Amino acid sequence: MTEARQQSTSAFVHRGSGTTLWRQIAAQLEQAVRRGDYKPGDQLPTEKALAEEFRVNRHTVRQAMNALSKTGLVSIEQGRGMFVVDSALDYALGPRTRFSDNLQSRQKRPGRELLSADQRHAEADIARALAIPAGALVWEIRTLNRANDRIVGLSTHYVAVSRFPEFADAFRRTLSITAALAACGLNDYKRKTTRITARLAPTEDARQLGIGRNRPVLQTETVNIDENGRPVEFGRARFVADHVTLTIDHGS
Amino acid sequence: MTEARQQSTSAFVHRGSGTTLWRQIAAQLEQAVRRGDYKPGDQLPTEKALAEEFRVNRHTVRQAMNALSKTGLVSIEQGRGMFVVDSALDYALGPRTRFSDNLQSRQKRPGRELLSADQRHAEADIARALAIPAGALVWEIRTLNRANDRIVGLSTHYVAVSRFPEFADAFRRTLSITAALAACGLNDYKRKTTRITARLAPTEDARQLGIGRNRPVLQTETVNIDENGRPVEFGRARFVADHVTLTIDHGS
DNA sequence: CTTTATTTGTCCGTATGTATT
DNA sequence: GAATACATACGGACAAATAAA
Repeated sequence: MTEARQQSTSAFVHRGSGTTLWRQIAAQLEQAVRRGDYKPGDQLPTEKALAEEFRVNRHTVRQAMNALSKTGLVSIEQGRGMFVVDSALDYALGPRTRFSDNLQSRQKRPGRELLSADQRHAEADIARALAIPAGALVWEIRTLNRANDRIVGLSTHYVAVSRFPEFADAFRRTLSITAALAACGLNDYKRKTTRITARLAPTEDARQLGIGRNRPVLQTETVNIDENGRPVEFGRARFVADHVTLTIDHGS
Repeated sequence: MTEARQQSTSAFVHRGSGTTLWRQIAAQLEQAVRRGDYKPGDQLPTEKALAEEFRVNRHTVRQAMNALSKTGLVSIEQGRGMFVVDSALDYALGPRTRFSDNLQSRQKRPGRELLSADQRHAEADIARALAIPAGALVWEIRTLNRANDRIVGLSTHYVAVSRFPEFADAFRRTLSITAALAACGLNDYKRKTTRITARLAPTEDARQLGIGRNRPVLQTETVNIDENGRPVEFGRARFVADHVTLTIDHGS
């Protein structure tokens, strides 16, 4: 959106060159995107700005943009603007998928920032998921999760203090649920159930995720169990819906 | 509705705290519902009772309740009272789950309304999912889905015309994907993959779902395959996020 | 909550060049 | 060549959706 970037894309169209104006515009914008002048998720200049830049009518720009949106290169949202489509992060949901595995297998660099690690008294729903008495002490670990430096979600993990008294310290050192549980003597666990809902981002989440208050978030609630089937961890994650697709491979 | 339960919810609002009174009330009642103090179908205290409990004017309670009814958490019925709306529909995602099974196993009455059944040329993504050439003819079946008369979602199904020429007729008669495929000679199929995203309802979907344009929808894309692993059906469903929770049981 | 500004969507009309019949 | 249809390009006005104040 800087003028420098605008000028770097040779914003010239040639009338009577055999190619229609809107095709020339579409081709130049596509090139600009592929060259990286506009990165995934970036907002493109407005129709008005592009029309002035290319010295054409707004309708001509619209024709070019409609063509680009049909190929899936850009998305057009009324009232918001035009954006370079952002290939959403595929986040696999399976019995044995881990956060870091999920990203590394897709050549994304995972990043986890510890927001808080406190003891709390379990609410009814968390106690039920962990099969412990309501009000029992649990560790509440909140993290901010990134993929290639882009914020993709917030996670809150609950683990019973009585069973894993050193969990918070272990997580602080390792920043990994798997490693922290291992440090507490649990070598294997797997997902039992996952519940998925969507909602508009609560104000506090929106702030931390760096998104608008009226952008949707995908919320997952997972229960992890040990080899004896006993619940060991309850996790509630909120993903930026615009950046994440949950995928399930039903297998065999 | 017992007084004991009322008192267990800390019924305090703070004036001049930056948050409006009605938002505080709405938040506390929402928490009480999510915590299970009021269960689906329960009648909430009357406006008068809530106003006394929170020490605010009745109109302030009304504003809070109107907000909650807009989100679909409670329903307000003149002359009767205010009620917690039926629990969000749990929709199970598994290799062999069917729409009607899903609902009947939960004592919900499924309803399906055929919106359209046309032949179209497959877009790139649909063609890829069905493993057919782009542009090949497919049936596009669009339905509106209800549970106990409440609209829960919209579905769009795609099936190759070349392989199932009579599919649309069969679906018109049976209103069932399973039955229609059976009528075309396919006796068994199962889900291969599911992709889940969330977004704000597109205008047209919002109209048909009877929700606001800025309510979130959960979108699932599923590929169903036959016993030889060949894709037979591609489905894209949009659920009213406020009324539906997707659940996965990772099994064994 | 309402109001205001921004941005895209739709519709009206006009004109021009290029194929097709 | 004449008539027709179609795509392109421009200009303007208003509607609809969004976001911020």
